[in-house]
Amino acid sequence: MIDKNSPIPIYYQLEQKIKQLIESQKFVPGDFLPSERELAEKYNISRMTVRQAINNLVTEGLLYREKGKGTFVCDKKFEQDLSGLTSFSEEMYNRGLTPSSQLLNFQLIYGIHKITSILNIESSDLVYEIKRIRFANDEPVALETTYTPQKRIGTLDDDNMDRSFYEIMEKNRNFNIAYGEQSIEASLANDEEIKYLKIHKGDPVLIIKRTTFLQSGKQPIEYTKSVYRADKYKFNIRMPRNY
Amino acid sequence: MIDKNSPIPIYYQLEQKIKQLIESQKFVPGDFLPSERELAEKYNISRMTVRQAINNLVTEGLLYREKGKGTFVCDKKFEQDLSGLTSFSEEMYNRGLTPSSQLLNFQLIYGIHKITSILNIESSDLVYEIKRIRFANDEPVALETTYTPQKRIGTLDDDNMDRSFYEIMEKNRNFNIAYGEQSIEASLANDEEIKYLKIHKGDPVLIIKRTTFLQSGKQPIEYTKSVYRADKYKFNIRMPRNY
DNA sequence: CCTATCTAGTGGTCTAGTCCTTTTAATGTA
DNA sequence: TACATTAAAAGGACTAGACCACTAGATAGG
Repeated sequence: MIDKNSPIPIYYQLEQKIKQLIESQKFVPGDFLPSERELAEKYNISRMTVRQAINNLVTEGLLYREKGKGTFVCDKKFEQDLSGLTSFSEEMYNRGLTPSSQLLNFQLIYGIHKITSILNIESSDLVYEIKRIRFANDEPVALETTYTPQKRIGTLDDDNMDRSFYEIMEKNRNFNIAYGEQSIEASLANDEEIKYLKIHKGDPVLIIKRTTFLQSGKQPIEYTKSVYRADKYKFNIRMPRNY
Repeated sequence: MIDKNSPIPIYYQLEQKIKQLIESQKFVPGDFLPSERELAEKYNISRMTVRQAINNLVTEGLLYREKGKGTFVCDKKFEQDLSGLTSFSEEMYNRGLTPSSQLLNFQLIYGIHKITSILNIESSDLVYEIKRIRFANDEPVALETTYTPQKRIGTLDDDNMDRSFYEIMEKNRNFNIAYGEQSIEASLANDEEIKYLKIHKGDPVLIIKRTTFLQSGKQPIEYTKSVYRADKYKFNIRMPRNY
């Protein structure tokens, strides 16, 4: 069972044991584990040691706790590869997937320094903040927050936000998108991302920050921060050699 | 300082305190924190409570521990421009950093299906496999594995592998690199990456897979898989709109 | 001068408790 | 019946120790 004299730490032995039980379907997702006190007594070890083992599995995303209730088994990840680097909606259509959105937040804000400096506007200028969950075939793949200045984009409604933002800009407003500047980094999901993307603590995410510029002048028309599920997203880029 | 009667947990108060000290540059990256025992004595709390605070900051990627040495502050990210196809060495020079490499593996292989199909060669063709740790100012930032077919690149030595691969191709061989295809994805580090990049279990990494093509024809000249530390690396891309 | 050993200090692991808050269900009461 | 109270059980926070393994620098011996 558990060898207290082994050089392998007890908490690690317990971690492996619980992992095995999950893999062999002894513990089904949603099921709860024996309580920390039970496990401690059963294996004749300290509760703190049990907690260390469970903590690690929580960080790995296999388990989660609920105070007063117990410790539960998370359910499995599913995998799917996507690619591309244009607008989300376009890219999804190109791949034969159905894009959709859920609007979380749509409001006019102002005075946020980080945003006003990126968009190169006055701190008193009104900015639309649009936060959406992006779905591909009804599966959440990204959490997207867009900032666009009202004085450049005009008036927006909150009821056509499930359409492509680029489409709105190009077809409806006749804007010409010139280029975009993007940065890509990887991180671990925060609590909000975990919640909306239905992922787990410790899961990696890709963070893409994009500023889009119009042909007419060098004024940015929008700034978007997108957080993608790393298990579902992958970016492909083809680029020429610069000399 | 730390309010033991506050409803806010002590470990959380300590976390915030350490974060502040890092942000206000009281702790410089690379610096080590007071030892766990010192912190415990200073704030008159248990060492286990100190450990809980530090554990969380380690998970967040702000700190890392080294057994027998101490707890240290992580440093900020490097950035790489992906708007053109540049090599690691070039990119580091552009940023005023000193690139270096440590050769882990240099050998001729053949018959690996994944490689032969990417490079579009026969399964009997010999391929150089070059695995290197990449350093910027003596800090490991990436683990890179390059595959290049002998029949296209010619004979390579294992003693000039600390130089730029592109430099070898372009200056010494007079090859003309036309373009590259890259994919970017995020994942969690595996054991090998943890070991060589000096990172920790559960840390995110960026994986860039690149195939480089020559001007002469559409034959790939090399395929490289690079695994970057997500805490130190960030990619920037500027791209035109595709219609 | 070099090497082996010692030692102080670090994080790693572990114990056996205590007291707290939250959840849930059983119990009691109007 | 409906609602308040209570108690058991869960995880959360915390303590004051213990011993281990590893690191690095000081020290002693050849």
